[in-house]
Amino acid sequence: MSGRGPRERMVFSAAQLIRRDGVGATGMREVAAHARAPRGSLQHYFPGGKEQLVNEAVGWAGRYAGKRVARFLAALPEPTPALLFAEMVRQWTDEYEADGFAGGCPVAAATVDLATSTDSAREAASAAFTEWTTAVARALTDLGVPAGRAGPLATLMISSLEGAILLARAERSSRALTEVSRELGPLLDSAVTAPGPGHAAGR
Amino acid sequence: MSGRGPRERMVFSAAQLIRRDGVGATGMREVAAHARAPRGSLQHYFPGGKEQLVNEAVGWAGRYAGKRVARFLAALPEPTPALLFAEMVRQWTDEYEADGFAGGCPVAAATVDLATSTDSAREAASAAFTEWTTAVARALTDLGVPAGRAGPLATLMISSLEGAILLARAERSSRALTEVSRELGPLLDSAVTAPGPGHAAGR
DNA sequence: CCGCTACTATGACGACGGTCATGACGGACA
DNA sequence: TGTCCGTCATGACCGTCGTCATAGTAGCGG
Repeated sequence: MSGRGPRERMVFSAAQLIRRDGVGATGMREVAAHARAPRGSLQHYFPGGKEQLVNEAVGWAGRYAGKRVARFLAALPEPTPALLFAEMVRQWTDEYEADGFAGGCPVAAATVDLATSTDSAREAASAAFTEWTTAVARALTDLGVPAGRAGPLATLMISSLEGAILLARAERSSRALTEVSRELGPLLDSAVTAPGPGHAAGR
Repeated sequence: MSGRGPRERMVFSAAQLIRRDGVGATGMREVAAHARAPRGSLQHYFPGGKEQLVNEAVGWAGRYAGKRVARFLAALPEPTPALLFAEMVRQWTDEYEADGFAGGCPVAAATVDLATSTDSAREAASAAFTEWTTAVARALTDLGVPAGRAGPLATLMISSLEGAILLARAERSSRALTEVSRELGPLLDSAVTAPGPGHAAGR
């Protein structure tokens, strides 16, 4: 777990702490201690200060989420959009049942704490979300979802997942996550063969 | 705007600042200044300190969101679940197009910054979400959604909305909000007459 | 041994936050 | 008038945080 260099470990630790405590409540000294890295390395590897560290952590999280999607797809014997989403959700329910509801999504945490940094934090979060979304959209098209619907459906999946994570953490229950997965499943699978949008009210 | 007493103004201002900057980045002095209230009133009205103030702000937000649902329903000439959700989304797109993407949901902000306070903050956020969810679920049943689906669908609506708010703020675009509304609409309306779950893969 | 570079170590500074202590104002009421 | 109490006003304390400055160590080519 965690890359070999101290630098990578610090980025990884930053992402972990941010996703648990938020950006503002995560201190640089804390990151160094968590990564078992010397405090002096902070200003050496991250001359841009906390902003740079947070941005790299967010970017790392986006890349991680994107890669994870492809791995989910490969692991499923008979992949469908609903099963992919169920797998994405399961990643969270598993963690919550194993380690408690301590952590959320680091990108979401960075988005909420926009005021702390300049626009660069927002851009990093936006890039992370787009990376994740395009990965999901690509997976959907691979599963037979028409190109026009893959993007919006990917956005819907990630939005629902992020929101359900919030609810789950607040109520300390995976209920929201499982319900969202169950309710969204049929809609996602119904988009595979359907040529146009929805069923009736296209608008 | 804002109640008459200084106390209510402070709770309201706290909610506004929290939803913009997050819990950690919002200072007590800042809240007092924003509410045009004397700093000395903080320790008088909120002897429980910041924790109490934040919890009351979160509770206020939950109550506000719940009432808002009923008002949306009443304002719609021919209400359907999809139209209700579209109205909930529109509240955010309108604000974002008018005032910029400055603010998010205060309850989400409080949920992300769990570490700052004890469990009471989490309970306040949970209560706020529950209040909001039950209001939406009640509206859905009024619109003809079977009792068994109203709760999960309400959770899905709020999850998607919260997540889309995150995406919208990150990319400074209402795209995610409108796409989620459009994609979720048919599913919501299809639940009105359908007795069982989804269309095919019930489980 | 020198100089150079990458990395580590540590202390200090300035700013800000939440909280507390203390006191002042201003009606209400006897 | 004197006293009480809700409200407001400030200044101080103490901790933490991000950042900077400075110095130390380790390895290496010359």
